[in-house]
Amino acid sequence: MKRLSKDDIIAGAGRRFATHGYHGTSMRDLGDDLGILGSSIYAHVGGKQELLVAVIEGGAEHFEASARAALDVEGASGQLRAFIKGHIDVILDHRAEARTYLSEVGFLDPDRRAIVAQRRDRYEMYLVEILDACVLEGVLRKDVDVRLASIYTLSILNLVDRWFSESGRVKRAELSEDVYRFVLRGLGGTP
Amino acid sequence: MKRLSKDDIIAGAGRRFATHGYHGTSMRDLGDDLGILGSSIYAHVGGKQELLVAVIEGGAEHFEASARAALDVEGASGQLRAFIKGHIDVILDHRAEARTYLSEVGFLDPDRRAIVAQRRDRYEMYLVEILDACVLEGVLRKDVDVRLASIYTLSILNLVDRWFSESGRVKRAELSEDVYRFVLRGLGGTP
DNA sequence: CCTACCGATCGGTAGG
DNA sequence: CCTACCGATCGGTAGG
Repeated sequence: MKRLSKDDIIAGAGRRFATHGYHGTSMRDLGDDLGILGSSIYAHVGGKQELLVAVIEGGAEHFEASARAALDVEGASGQLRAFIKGHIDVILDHRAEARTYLSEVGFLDPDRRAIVAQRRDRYEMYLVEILDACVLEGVLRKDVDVRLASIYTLSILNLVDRWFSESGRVKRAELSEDVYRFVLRGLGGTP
Repeated sequence: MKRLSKDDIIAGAGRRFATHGYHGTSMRDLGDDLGILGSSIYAHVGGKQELLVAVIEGGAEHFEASARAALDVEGASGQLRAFIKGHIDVILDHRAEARTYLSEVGFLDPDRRAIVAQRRDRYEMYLVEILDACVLEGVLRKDVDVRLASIYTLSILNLVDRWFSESGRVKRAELSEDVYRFVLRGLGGTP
């Protein structure tokens, strides 16, 4: 039973927020999970909202790192494939952070929420750019509505953790490939 | 300022739950929205959890009615199209109920949550059957993983209210058509 | 549907 | 990180 670090507290908060929601989590709940008192959490962080901010910004960084890596891949269709695989990997490797990032943004204080919204828009723009490049390279139909396509793709990706099980019939790598094929075909490409 | 009906209370609860979440909503908040005291709500309903149940079951019924109507359409691809259009219409015509149904199920008491989960599975099975029929009629590729396909489709549909605006660039009917084409092509069909 | 409340729990603090 | 609290708010009730 060694002392907890600030990161331990944030990780614990992420798990609770992901399963019970921000407003469904009390500082005492959180303390119970961590084996300390609720009031002891204030030795590490300023308050509950600060924990939400830390969890969500951690989630945002994972997604952004993944998108940057995807842009380094050669060829537009390879980038699309890497973007999809990267997003799924982030969601499944950081389920709690990712779920909180995706579901609890609305409970951020208005200022912080606006900043996170901007970061999400920027992330979506990465995908839009990749799809644009796919159209340009002739991988996708010229009449594709790239904005809608990016929303469809992110919708599929963002809900993956709600149903996917690592021990299920479909393996993670197969899922990434299948989503890639589905999106590519959906936009008029041939894998 | 006439007296409120039970349905008024449930509708108000739906709106609050959809925007602030179940745990982010107090009975006093709800009363404020309705112009009465929080404690006055207990004249109409047994408690907060009962309101959540009512909103969510109302949402479930809308989706199920839409699915049944889709199954009445002639031809598998027509059914798929009707299912998609119907789902989008339910979401946009009953935003608060639908959003609560989709996001707050986890806060239902365990027994009720299990029942709702069953209803959701049944709804998904409607789509699986339609997709199976599409494969059988040769509208879709024979090697399609219909389970995954239904999940992808519902993922796109379930997040529509998060970004769609009635006053936006894309109109509702266009969206339904575009999603239909995207899904059909994604599964190897040609619209 | 309001008045007047209840015990429980909330986020958070002072001091160690 | 605990002890010992604080005022505020929570879901809910009795009685009208």
